[in-house]
Amino acid sequence: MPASITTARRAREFAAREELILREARKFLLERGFQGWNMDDLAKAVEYSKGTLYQHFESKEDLALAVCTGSLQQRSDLFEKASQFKGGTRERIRAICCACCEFATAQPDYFHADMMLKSVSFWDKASEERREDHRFQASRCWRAIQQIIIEAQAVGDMPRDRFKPEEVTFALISVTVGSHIMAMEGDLRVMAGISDPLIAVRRNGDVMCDGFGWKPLSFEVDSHAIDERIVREIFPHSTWLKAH
Amino acid sequence: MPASITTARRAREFAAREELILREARKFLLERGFQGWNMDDLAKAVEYSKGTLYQHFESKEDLALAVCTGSLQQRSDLFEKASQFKGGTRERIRAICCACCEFATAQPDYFHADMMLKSVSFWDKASEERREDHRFQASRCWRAIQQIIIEAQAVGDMPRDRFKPEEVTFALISVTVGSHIMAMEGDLRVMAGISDPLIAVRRNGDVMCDGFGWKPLSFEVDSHAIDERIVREIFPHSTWLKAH
DNA sequence: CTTTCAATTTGACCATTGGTCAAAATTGAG
DNA sequence: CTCAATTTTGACCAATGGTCAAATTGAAAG
Repeated sequence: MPASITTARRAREFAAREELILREARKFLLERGFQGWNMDDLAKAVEYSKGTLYQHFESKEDLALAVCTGSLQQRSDLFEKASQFKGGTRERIRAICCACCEFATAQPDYFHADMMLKSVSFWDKASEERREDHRFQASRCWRAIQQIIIEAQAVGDMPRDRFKPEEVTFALISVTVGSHIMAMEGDLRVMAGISDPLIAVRRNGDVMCDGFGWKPLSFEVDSHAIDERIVREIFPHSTWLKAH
Repeated sequence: MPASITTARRAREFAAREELILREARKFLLERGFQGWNMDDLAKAVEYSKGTLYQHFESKEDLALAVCTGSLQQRSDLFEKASQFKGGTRERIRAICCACCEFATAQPDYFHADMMLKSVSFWDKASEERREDHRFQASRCWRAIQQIIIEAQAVGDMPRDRFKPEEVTFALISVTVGSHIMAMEGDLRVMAGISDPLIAVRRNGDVMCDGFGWKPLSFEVDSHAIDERIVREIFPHSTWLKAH
């Protein structure tokens, strides 16, 4: 009897259902925050019982982590695409900043959700497998950036005597994430007089790179023209780059 | 009859009890995260009934926000103290970075808690009064930094043609907070080869200031010597500044 | 077609916990 | 001491994350 055929179909169905659950959970999580929905609502939304949800995810936290990891994977994909941009090292790191903007447009509330993961009690309640997935996706983002920095130092675009590549990578990730979080906050945006948060994110990235002495410095080039080329070549469907 | 005397005493007792509750709640929140404790535990810990807790705070979220605002107030105090440091503008902004380190040492898990506040469903559940308190304390931090930047541009330490003061302030807050959050994360710290997170925070702040062309640039001075003077003069009891 | 049996799905049920409120306890003036 | 006003209490409620015995499904065998 073709038990293996049945098994294969089952596996497919199982995976499809997991996708469905993740899709609905993502909506809930991003729209309402972790506390703003419950597993009964979700079960109703996907038209399966609660028990079935728990066959896929061992806790609500586990599910939320899986949702976040899905988003992070999308982010990593964009980063890797951006790191392939044809141009100087400084243009490629700018492409990474543009990837951030592209991602922020697609998933504007990702960072709120991601910050929640850092709570002491949260991470513990997810399965080790899902935590490992998340770490892996995070490391992809890290490597996409690190790679460009190593090259920048190798070709002499950035001084190599003062900073190790990983210190630069750490700084760029910090400023990018920090800018996103801060730009999300209404009050701060008002105080900072920020009309377009994504411009502020790219500007902060630029200033940081300037601080590392990464040539050509931001005021020596036409950043907007570079953005236009990046968007044209790798994010053709993007909507976030405003006219000059 | 001296009703007013009784009233005054009552008010004092009420305030003292609120302090007690906040103190215990702070321990719980920072050690275990928002989900890691419940109101019954807290009631037991402060030796009052749950009902009494709810006379002070309208929800668990309201209480958690009050705890965070208390920490933020301490942060603002340190910032304002640092901004008074006698020295050039660049030294004073360095003093602010040292204030960050001082604060991070005293309340290492503050940012985890603060990030939680940004959840959609969280902020809504706190009272308007407490939200206003939080906004006020946040604005004190903002002003302490902004003030130094305005002066830096006025005295010519920083070019004034490329950036508005509030853009610089926003960038510095972003990089500081971002660095803290990232440095807290174990995996990232390993990848970045960071042994002392607080050094990384100060370094990132320095690089950002360099990027803004803020004179004297970080590699033109002896940062460690400056840190030592800052610590000696305004944080004499600090423990975080390692020997060179 | 019917029976059988393993695998899957279900939702009633449980334990925990944030929040409420009527009753009990305390306070202080007369 | 009495009595009314205020404060404190903890039993109780509703919501919800999580479980598991029972029901359902579906494929293979007869």
